Amino acid sequence: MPPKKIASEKLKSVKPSGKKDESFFELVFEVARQIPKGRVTSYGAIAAALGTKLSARMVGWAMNGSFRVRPKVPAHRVVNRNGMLSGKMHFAYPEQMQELLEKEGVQVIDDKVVDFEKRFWDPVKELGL
DNA sequence: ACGCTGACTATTA
DNA sequence: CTAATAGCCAGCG
Repeated sequence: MPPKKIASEKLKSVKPSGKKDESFFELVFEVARQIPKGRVTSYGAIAAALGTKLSARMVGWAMNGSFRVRPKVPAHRVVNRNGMLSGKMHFAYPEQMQELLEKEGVQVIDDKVVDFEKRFWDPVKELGL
């Protein structure tokens, strides 16, 4: 079955020139793009960087739209607080997320990031917020 | 327009 | 230790 497209997203993907979209999603995308290669972060960390750590869920939801945004957002570098690839099932293929991480030097075993605490990249700290 | 769901997290039992 | 619950906010039916 072909991927189900969300009409709303399609319309939003096209933004008029001169109009800056400062939606919560855009902020998430920006932070996510700052994640260095070989590093990972958590939804809560990004949410905290935006000042809405209580809305970690929205970060995950925003990632859902990351694929339609250009440049592409490394959503595979964003995992949950436990270091588990909770969002792998939302990729084109569940194995894609792990594959990308391993390709960047991040070991992934049993859908979990190895040495997650070491690989953890804190946007709040790195961005100096 | 109302209600449910969800790629999370922290707290309580 | 693990399991269940509440809080958060935007999108879809």
